[in-house]
Amino acid sequence: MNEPSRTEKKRDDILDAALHEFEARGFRETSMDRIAATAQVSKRTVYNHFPSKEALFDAMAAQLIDRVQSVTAYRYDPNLMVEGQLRQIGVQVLDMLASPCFVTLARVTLVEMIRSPELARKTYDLFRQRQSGLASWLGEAVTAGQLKLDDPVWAADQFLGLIHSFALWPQILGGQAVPDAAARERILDSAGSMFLGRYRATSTAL
Amino acid sequence: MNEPSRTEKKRDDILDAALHEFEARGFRETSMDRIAATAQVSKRTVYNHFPSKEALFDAMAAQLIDRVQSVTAYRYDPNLMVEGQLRQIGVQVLDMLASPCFVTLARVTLVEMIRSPELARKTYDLFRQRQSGLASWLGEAVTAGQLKLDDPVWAADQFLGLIHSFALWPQILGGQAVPDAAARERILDSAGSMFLGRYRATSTAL
DNA sequence: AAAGTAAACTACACGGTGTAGTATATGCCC
DNA sequence: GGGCATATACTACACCGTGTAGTTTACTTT
Repeated sequence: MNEPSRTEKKRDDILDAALHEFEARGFRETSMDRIAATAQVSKRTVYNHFPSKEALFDAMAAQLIDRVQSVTAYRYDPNLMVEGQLRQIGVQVLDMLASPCFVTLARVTLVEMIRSPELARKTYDLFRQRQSGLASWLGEAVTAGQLKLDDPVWAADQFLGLIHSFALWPQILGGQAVPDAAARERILDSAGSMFLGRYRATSTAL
Repeated sequence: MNEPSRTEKKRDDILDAALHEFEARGFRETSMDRIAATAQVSKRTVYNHFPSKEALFDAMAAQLIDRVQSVTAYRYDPNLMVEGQLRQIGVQVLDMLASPCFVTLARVTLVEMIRSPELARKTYDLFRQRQSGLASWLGEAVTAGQLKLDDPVWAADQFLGLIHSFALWPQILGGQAVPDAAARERILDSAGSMFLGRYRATSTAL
């Protein structure tokens, strides 16, 4: 469509540079001079676009959150097997956890937890959305008689916990690589079978 | 034994003040002047004990890690029920996660992840120790014919994940309170039943 | 196409502030 | 008295944010 003006390009360059610098060094350790240099832009231009370091950081974080946003509402489909649907949800979770934007956001957020509690809250909300979407799916599956459990929110946390143990914290804390296809299969299989082994409605129960 | 000399007491005061300041503000936002003031000690005294801010931070972190260290080796006892033993392990995990030292260490570590990857690694090691202790217990239980699973390390991560979902990340990221007795019961019950539902050796299998 | 114009950009200097770490002069306790 | 403590002042430096003079770019007008 309308190709980006020079000004918009500079703005994007600045945001991009800020992203890398903040991720690599954290807020306080990153200087505006350095961001300007990385973006190949004069410091004055940075300040023409963003009134302060704070504002730049916030704009960068908002952009990241925006990119990470994705569908978190799942509809229960009575015509499909519960295993397949749950697995599909797991796939979406893994996709989000594996996206570079998400990993970067998680790093930046964790590190600035103290300085910017509001940002920490927003990122945490991304998790909660996912969790409550899953919880309502679980509720529908219970209503449909496919699952047997009392507390969908609790169960959702359990399922996600079984995934995060392998596909979130090792990457964030341990610096491990995002799981490859084989690892993803294994994560999905093990989480699914454990979860359904506990909560699948049996013909005998009820 | 020998009661602490005045010098040692000052040293402890400084470490204690550093702990609180670093936890509340992070490394860069904390000034040596402020630490000295909080410890009710002159700045020169701080520098007499610790050659630099870095050294003070490291000493503080080392002290924290030291305090958090605890038993992570579990022996399988053939005379006891597997449920009870697993639950006992869960209790120890929850105790560690609930200790103020641990929560502080986790916060400080996350916040300084970038600046001090070495600390991140050490803290992560605390988890790995716990995990491998549990893994070897699981291996023994498998040998004893009480559990049926292929990969004890993987299963240990699953069990711990089922606990961390409720008793670690909500406290660190969401600012929630450490679980009370009732919540602990529920966490242990739900983790235990899900885990054993999947991995308990049945008479039919094998 | 040439000239004009407004907005954005650059380069650079500078004020102000925060703070790590040092130096000095003085006091207090074993 | 000697080692440790305090208080305070000082140095050195990094860095945020601003001001400004001059240049580039894009677009309009003639």
